[in-house]
Amino acid sequence: MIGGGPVAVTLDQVAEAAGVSKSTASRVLSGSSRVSDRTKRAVQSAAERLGYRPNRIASGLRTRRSNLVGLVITNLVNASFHRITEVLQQRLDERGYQVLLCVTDSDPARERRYLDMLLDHRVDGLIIVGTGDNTATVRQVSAAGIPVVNLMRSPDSAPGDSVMAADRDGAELAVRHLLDLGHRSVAFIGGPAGVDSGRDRYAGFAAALATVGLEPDPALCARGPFTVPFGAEAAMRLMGAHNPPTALYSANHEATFGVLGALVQLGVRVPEQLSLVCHEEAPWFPYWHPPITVVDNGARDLGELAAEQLLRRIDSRPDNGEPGEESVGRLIRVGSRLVVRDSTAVPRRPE
Amino acid sequence: MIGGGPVAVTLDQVAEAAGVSKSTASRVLSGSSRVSDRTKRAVQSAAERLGYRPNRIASGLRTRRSNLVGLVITNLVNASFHRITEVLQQRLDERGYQVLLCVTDSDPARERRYLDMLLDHRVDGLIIVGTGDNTATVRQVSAAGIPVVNLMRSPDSAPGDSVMAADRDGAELAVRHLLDLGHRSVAFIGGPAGVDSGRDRYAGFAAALATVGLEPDPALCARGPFTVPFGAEAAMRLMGAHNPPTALYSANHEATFGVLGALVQLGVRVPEQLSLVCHEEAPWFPYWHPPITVVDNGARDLGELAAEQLLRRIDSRPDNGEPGEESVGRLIRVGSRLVVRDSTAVPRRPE
DNA sequence: CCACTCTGTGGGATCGATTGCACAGCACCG
DNA sequence: CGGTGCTGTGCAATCGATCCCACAGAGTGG
Repeated sequence: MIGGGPVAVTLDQVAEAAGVSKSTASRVLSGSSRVSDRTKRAVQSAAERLGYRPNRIASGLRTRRSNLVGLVITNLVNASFHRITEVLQQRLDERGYQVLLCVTDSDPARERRYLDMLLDHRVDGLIIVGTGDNTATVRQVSAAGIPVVNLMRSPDSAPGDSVMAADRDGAELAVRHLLDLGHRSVAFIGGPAGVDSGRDRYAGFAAALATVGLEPDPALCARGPFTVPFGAEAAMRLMGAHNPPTALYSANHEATFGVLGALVQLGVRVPEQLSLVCHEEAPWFPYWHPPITVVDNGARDLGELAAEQLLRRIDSRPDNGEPGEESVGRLIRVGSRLVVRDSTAVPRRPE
Repeated sequence: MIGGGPVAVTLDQVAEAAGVSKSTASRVLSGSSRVSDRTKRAVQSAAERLGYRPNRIASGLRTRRSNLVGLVITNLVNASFHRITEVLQQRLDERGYQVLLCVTDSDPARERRYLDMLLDHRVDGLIIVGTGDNTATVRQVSAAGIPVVNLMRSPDSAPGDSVMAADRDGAELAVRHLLDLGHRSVAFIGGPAGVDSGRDRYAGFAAALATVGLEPDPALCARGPFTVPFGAEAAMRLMGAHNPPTALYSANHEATFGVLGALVQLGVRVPEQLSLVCHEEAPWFPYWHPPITVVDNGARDLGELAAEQLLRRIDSRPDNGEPGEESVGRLIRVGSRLVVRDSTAVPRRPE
């Protein structure tokens, strides 16, 4: 038999072809130890010639490292999440780790099953955008010595480190911008208070108002689900009122789509009749008419920093079987940035 | 030592706790063979009590199955791709397979590295949206006995099965719709001819025109990259011309964003001045003003069928090390569907 | 009562790598 | 010249499961 069928080439075969022992072949191919140049070349050429590919499963069994990282995420649709996922995957890959993707759809039962499964696969790390309903299981993962990084979730509610956007600051920045332009009638469309980001963005909104001695006007605040129709309805209602606001802060990515549709439908001119700021960037906002002022919550950086932090923890993990420090979870905040475009302007003088 | 530190419980320990041999414990926990009820219960309760989690790495080494499937994809941003990825992951998970996510960003070198890596991890299957530059490597994967399913890529250009959208038919459907409404000046904005989907959608566009004795008018056709700015520019140019079209077919998801922005900017009223059809659905199209007529290319089904086809191949794979049939790649077309909303109407009578 | 089948269980090889330990050979030093 | 240290290599144990084979004991038929 000559040609290489489905049966893979093993280290033994390489070693034999190179006329050395398995140990030596291993040493050459996984780097590490002292080997003479002549042997090194012999093994490398044999490996090359036979088309040898190391079996990571076997290697993983021995070294107790899978080179796999679990990514448990609620969805991929939200603009931030797919951006974060891409960046994460790339950064981890650069350091030799691969991503096991698990989409929970915010279902705690699915999330739980995934966590167990990842444990079975002996992942070297876990990055999770959690539902919040499985802290016990996550703690179990953490207790098994697997570093955990939470994304967009406070470390109070879960074991491990956290990487979060500065939601409150970002919202405050956006609303301050509107106030600085001279607006005093600022509306809010955002998510429910039950979610970290929903709560924080509202808090930022309120905080900004407070700096000029205002309070949120319930008639100008719409809080509801992260959906397009909700955004559309809310915008219709707010703008159709007797005394519509001169500015609008839309806190939620999905809802923003609805808002924009509604504004087109109502024929509201932006920024002449309404100044608009949206939280979270989208690829087409810069090209919209008018280009839209946004709060960039740093999705790229979120991914970047989460990967970095996880790798740090993996590297500093004790090789022995120590119970593992149970060190306090670290919270990393990613700064938000206001990107001023043309959808915001000074309010039209009341005639 | 009592508490279970990071050191995982092994099958040996479960067996000992249950007072049986490792073999028996294995039989109980992986189902299969005849075991007495009493023993079964003993083992199960021991496993439960000790919090035993099977080590898939060890199991994979022995059984030569990793329960991992590689997903190599150009990006996650495109609406179709993240939808496809979600569905794929879910379907594969239901059958016990996990997804190793690899985003290539259309870089052949990255793609190649990923393919090698997936080979090292001994994935049980591969689903790939390929760049087209690594057919040799993909063939190698296939030759290693790993089933391959191509997504959105013709099976001519790559080994393995293919699942594709009916791009040509979908485009034809859309343009026929415009023609049926009475339009005769139909513009085309789409991707370059070098990409399967770009070529096919253009072909569908031309085919529809041919049914009423027309040919594509070069002055009404814009072909370029899959970008927002390109769509915006193209729409500006087309609609700013002396004799603008009465209908527009936008073949590409990214470009469509640009088109919509441009139309708002120009103040073009849809559908009064321009009927608009877009290829590929987006979550907010139904809520836009007006709701947008689209060709739904069946992204969900693409994911669904790709997963299904891969699982079929995995199941029917010979357990022995046979070179593996080299069976002809099968092509599965997913039907496209026209969703008529309010962005298309009969053309305004020329005054 | 013997041969035979069938059920349930254990022993131990095996998957393919990594790695601790031993050791041969050589150089160097006092 | 004997001891010491260093380099390069091989042997064999090991990771944690699966599964082939052997075998004990119960049941069955002639």
